[in-house]
Amino acid sequence: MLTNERHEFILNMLAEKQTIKIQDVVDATAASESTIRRDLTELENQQKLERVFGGAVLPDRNLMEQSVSDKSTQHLQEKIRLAKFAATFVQDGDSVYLDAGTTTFQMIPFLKDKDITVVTNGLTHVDSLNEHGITTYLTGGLMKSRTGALVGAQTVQSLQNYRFDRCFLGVNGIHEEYGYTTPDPEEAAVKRLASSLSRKAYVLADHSKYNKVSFAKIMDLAAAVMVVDRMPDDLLAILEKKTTVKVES
Amino acid sequence: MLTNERHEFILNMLAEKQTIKIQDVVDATAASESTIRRDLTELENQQKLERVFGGAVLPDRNLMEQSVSDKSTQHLQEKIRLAKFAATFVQDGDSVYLDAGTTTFQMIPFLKDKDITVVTNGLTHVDSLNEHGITTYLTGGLMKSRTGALVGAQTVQSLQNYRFDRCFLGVNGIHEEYGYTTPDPEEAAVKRLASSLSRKAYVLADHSKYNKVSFAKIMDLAAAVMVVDRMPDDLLAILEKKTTVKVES
DNA sequence: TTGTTTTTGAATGAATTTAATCGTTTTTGA
DNA sequence: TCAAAAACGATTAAATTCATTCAAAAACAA
Repeated sequence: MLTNERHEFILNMLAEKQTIKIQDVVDATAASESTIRRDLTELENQQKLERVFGGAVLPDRNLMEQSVSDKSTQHLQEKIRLAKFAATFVQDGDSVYLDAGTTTFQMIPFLKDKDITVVTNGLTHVDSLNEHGITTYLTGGLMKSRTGALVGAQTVQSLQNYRFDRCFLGVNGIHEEYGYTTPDPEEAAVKRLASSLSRKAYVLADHSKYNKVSFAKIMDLAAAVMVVDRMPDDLLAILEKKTTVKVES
Repeated sequence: MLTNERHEFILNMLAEKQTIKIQDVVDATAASESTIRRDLTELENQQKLERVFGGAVLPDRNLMEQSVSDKSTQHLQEKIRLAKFAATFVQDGDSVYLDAGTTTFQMIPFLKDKDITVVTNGLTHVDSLNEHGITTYLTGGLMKSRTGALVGAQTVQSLQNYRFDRCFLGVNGIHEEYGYTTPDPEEAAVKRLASSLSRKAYVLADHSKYNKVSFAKIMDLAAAVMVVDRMPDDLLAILEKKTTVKVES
C-alpha cells in the first residue's frame, strides 16, 4: 500500500469514525506501528487531524464551520437557498464585495464557476473562496474574534481603494423607518461604506429579520436591493415602496 | 507493446484505480521496471500524472497540498526552538509585525502572555493569534493561496499606516553578498517595507538557509538582526561583520 | 546488408521508506 | 499513591524504490 493510499485511508477512517486508535489502523492496513505513527505525525503537520494519546481525532473546525453547525444558526437550509438566489445576480467580470457573515458565506459555492474578483472583510470566507478558485482580496483591519470580521479604521481605508459592481451584505434588522441595522457600529460603518462604493448593493435577509431593529444603523432601505425569502404580502407592499425587493422561491 | 500503447495503458489503469504501483504496472504490461519508470517520468513531464514514491497518482488532487508539504517533524522541532528564542526579544507594550510563514507562525504560542499588538500579513496566523488572545490586525491585500500570505499593492498601502517596534521575517536565502532573498518578488516587497517601518527588524532562519540565494532580494544583511540556530563558526565570523547575529542554543 | 539511432533491460549505488528495538512518558486501575 | 500496562519518540537496521549508466536489442535509413 502506497503512502498516499495509506494517508487517504486513514483520513477516510477518521472521517467515518471521528476518532481512531493507532492499533485499529495498524490492523486495518497491515503496516507497522512505526509507519502509522509516522503517517499520523505527518498528517497532523498538515493539519488534517489532531493526535491524541493512543490515536487521533478530527481537527478543530474553523470559526465558520463551527457557527454553521451551531444550533444557534437557525434556518440553515433557508439561508443556503437565499444565498443561491442572491448568487444569480452576479455576472462574469463583476468585482464583488462579500460581507462577513453566515448568509453571504453560503453564497461562495454558487460563485464557483463565475469569472469574478471578490473583496471581503470576512476572515472565515477566505478558505472557502480559495477552495472554489476565486480570486480574493482581503481588506485590512482589526480582527474581531467573535465574528471573524475585519473592522475599524484600517478596514475603512482599505476599502477606499476599491470600487465594486455588486456588494452583498448581511444585516440583523430590517425596518421600514429605521432601515438596515446591525449590532456593532464598526461593522455598520464598514457595510455602509462598502455599499456606497458599489454600483449595486444587495442586502440578504431571511424572514426572521423583518421589523427588527438592532443598535447600529447601516443605511436606509433605499440604499440597497433587498434579497429575501418568503415574505408576507402586506409587508412586501410596504417595503416595495421604499426599495426593490427580490423574493426567492 | 509500443510506447504509445503502454502510455495509454498506464493512464487508463491510473484513471481506473486512482493510484498505481510501479510493480503492478510492470506485472500488467510485461515490460521491464526501467521502461515503466521511464514511462512514468515522461508522463509526469506531460502533467498526465504525478509520481509518488512507489508509483503514481492522478495529478492536482488539490493544489492546497503542496503548500503545507513539509513533513519532517525534525525540521518542525527546530523551527519551534528557533521561534521560541525569537519570541524572547518581544517586550510588553511592543507593536510587532509578524511575517507570513511557518517559522514566524511558531512564535505565536510564545507571545501568549505578552501585552502586545500584532500586525500580520499571514492568513494562517490569525486563528492562532486569536486563540492566544493577542490583539491582531491584518494587512489587506491579495490572497496567495499557496503560501497563505497577503501581498500586492493593497498590502503595501495597508502597511504604511503602521509603525512597529519589532518585525519578524522569514526568508529563503541568506548570503553574505546577496543579502536576504525569497522566491516571490511581491512577498519580498512586503517584507522589505515592513522592516523599514520597524525600529528593529529580525530575520529568522534555520541552518538550511545559509549561503542560499533565492530569486527576489529583500534587503542587505545589515538591515536586520539575524536569528539563527546552530551555525558553523567560520560562517558566523563572516556574517557578524555584516550584522548582529543571535544564535540559539 | 551495414551503419546509425532509438528503445529496452539489467546492474549499481544512492536515497527513501519501513520495521524493529529500546528507554521514557503517560495512562490505567487497584 | 503506586505499579503495571500501554503508548510514545528516537534510533538504527533492513527493505524497497530510485536515478543513472551502459550494453544489448530493436527499429530505422541508406
